[in-house]
Amino acid sequence: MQYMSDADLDVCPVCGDAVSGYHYGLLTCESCKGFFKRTVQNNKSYTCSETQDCRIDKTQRKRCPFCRFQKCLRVGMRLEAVRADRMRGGRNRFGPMYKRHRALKQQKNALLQSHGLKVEYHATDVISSPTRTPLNFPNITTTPSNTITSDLHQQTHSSNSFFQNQTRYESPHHYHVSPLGALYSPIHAMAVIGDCSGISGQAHCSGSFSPQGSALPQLLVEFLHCELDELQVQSKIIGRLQQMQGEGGWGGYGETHMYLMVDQMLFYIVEWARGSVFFKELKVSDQMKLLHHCWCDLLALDIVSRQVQHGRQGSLVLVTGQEVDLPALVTPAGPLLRTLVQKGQELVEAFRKLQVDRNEMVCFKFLILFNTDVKHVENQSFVENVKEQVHRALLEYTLCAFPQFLDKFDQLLLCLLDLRALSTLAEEYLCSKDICGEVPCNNLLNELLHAKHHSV
DNA sequence: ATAGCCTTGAGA
DNA sequence: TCTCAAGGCTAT
Repeated sequence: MQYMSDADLDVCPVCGDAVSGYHYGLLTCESCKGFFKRTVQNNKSYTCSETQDCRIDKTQRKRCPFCRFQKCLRVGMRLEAVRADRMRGGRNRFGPMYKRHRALKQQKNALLQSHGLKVEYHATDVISSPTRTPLNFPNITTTPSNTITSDLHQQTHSSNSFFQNQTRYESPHHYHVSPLGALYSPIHAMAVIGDCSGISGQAHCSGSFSPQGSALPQLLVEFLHCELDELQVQSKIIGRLQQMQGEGGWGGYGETHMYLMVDQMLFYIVEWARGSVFFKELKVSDQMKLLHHCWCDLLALDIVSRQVQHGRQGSLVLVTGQEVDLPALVTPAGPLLRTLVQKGQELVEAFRKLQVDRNEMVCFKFLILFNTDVKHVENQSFVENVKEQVHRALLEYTLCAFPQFLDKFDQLLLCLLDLRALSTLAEEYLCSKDICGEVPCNNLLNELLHAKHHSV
């Protein structure tokens, strides 16, 4: 295989063995190529003696041809590339596709290197490959007691703490088998990406071919699975706010209402983090340190992304769906709030101009959460590792989904810096307010505001 | 049946 | 002429 230069580092998406070149639509190993050819040429039919979800790896690939063939199809091997006339040599119609995929890979690797990221086999191997375990999963011990408690939320959500009662995977091998099976799932990717208007020229939009690089990175699929249901969160927050207004007599839509709402938003931000892939593997103490550091960034991103998605010029869309007139909000406000609103509007515009999509927003959340600048985190290497994986997945996604927009990744990272600046401003604003005087002291907003200033 | 190596031949 | 992804061959 002297001619393999860019593929020799890859692993077969079916079994994890070394790739020998492009075969039937994508980079696979020699044995899966042969297996696929035999199966199609001889019109074989197999049956599975288990539950049709056998794990296929290098050592077990012979065990269940049924599941192996299913996996071949799932990762995108093309039946039509097996020639009915058995003609040898020459080229088929996939040739140009292979070439494009090669160029894309090269481009990706160059960009990865320029960003100081290691060039890996696949951006998504880390989750699915049975042959490698680049992620250092911490050994989870019994959950220590938390310090974040809130009577308000205890009552509301019948949990005595945000960080207790987490169910965790004890096995460090949990992620070796992806819940979705394949390294890439073009079908799933299509469903998530939706229409193809923003992905001009992409192979998987033509409906004819899906080389592995053009589907949604598996990591992103995992992230999307962690998302909370937006409408459900909205209705829960509306319900809780109505309940509190009834109880405490905080009527109207003044500042108090805003703080209560922010408090509720924070509750769901913490809930999202707690249930999220990677984060839930961390020790509670590390989870707290990370959240204490980034809650306001996440809050700012949540607000900004809502404006990008639903907002109109001159108004602020709240998590409850209500619209607030911005001039009415700003006119009586102090200079800090005015700046905050102005910077926020600028960021919303920047996001719109960049056409930041939902997938990229989700990556942002994980980049914010897994901040390597947070001090005294016990499992720092884990945080670094996750951050690098998110970077890689985001880069891969932007290159595949927006090939005409080569520096989108860089632009996105710059946006993230602006978001952090906005968040700092927002936190400053919140600190300047006597929130305790406005709302009951026992709230998450207060807790997080104080936690940051008492720690370090 | 599997999988590593060999041969073929259209297109760059 | 060279490349490299098809199909073919064969020991295990």
